Amino acid sequence: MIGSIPKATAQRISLYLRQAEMLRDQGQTTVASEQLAAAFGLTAAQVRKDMAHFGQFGRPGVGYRCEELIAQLRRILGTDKVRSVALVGCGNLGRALASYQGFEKRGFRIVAVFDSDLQKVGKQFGRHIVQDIVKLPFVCRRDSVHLAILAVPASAAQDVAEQLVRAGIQGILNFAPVSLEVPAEVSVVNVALSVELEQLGLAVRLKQELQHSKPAGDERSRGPTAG
Amino acid sequence: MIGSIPKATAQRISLYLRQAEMLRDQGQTTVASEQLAAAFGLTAAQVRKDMAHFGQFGRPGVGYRCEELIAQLRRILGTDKVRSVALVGCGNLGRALASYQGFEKRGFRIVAVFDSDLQKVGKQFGRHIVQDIVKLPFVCRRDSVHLAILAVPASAAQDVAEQLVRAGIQGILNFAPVSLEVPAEVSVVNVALSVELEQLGLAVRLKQELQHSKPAGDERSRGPTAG
DNA sequence: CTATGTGAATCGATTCACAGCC
DNA sequence: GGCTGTGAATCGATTCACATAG
Repeated sequence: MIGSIPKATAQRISLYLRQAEMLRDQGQTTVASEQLAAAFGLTAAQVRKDMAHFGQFGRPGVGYRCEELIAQLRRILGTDKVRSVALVGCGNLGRALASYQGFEKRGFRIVAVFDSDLQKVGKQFGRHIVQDIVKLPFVCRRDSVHLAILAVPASAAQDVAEQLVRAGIQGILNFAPVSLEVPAEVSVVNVALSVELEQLGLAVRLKQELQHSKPAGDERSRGPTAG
Repeated sequence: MIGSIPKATAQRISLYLRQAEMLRDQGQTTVASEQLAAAFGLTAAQVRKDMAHFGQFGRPGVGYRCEELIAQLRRILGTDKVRSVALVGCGNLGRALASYQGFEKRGFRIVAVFDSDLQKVGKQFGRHIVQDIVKLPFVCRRDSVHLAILAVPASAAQDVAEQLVRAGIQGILNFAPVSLEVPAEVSVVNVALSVELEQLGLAVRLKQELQHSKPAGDERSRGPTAG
């Protein structure tokens, strides 16, 4: 059912949702495929194909109703209900993530913060008190936590990931620059900050190489210009 | 020349580099396609195709020489020389990014930190002193800064991005959850933290849907299990 | 007349299978 | 024997073009 959504489409759902919410907040009640496409450097046809996978709720001559679209996309992402998340690792990055407002706004709630460093356990951390990581299984079961954010040093990442798995976590958002080895039934999404920066550097180089041949126009573009 | 590298391949270069460096540090002198593939959930054939784009320096019966591979990948990414980066925005996230060691390790050096909030200007910030954002054009030109990390609130992002463009920045790593509108000659890579979390949630849902049908084995996997 | 939904065509990326080299 | 490099085949995603609905 939602499993039939192509991978490429799935990766765009979040973008459509964000844009639809933005337009709704600006007072629009409907949005055309053309308009969604422009925001991310896609084509209108591509957007319509994607939408068709979610069921057909576009009105020819009008577009998609923002509210309907938002509700539908949230249902697919599973963020129509608030989901609990555990944060592991209280370094600089962990601190920033713990206080990041964006997660709450989009249906995720950090319900507990852990660290394996006993020096940090018991300390206040935003609105949380840092807990010993051995409490993880108990808390995850008690509070139905299925997702975890892993913000520990690379050297500790694999070990902590295994503790997360044993605690029953089903998905790990991994900020450590290592590839985690986990059982097949656990999902991992890697956010490698320096990889993103490398991709940016490469995109800049490629663009310059291109513009050596064809002299540039002056158009404005939007969306990831780096692929 | 490097422009002929397919998009999909380009996105894997950083991963190969990371893995090659890790294996080298563990004492390996060569690495086989099979081994690189396993680390990220790819196939060996795919890795070999990718490598072929970088020029043929694999040895049949042996594999790829780690040092050679690392040097080549760094050259393509442009991180064989250290590149200067400006950081704009000194909130929680900016603070974490400023002190993030991973950037330095991979050839990027944050040479200046800016904020538009005059309360913050002049304050110490890691090893940097926060500068007024109006100094940006001067500093970028003086220090040949072509890349910037944008870690300001969503409401300020577009405005600051335009200042970056006017200052001569060619690439923006954007942490604000908005799609920036920039001239075509400027590259943008978006890192949307809540989008990543949404993708993780979706991946978990999809995996469960699958496992309702086919009962699971006990294999271990690596690499992004979320596409 | 405007904008969706969709088959058909195109494009690109992955997988297969094997010849050639160490 | 082991592993690369690569054409051929397959698979998936994007683009095109148009019939259809409001």
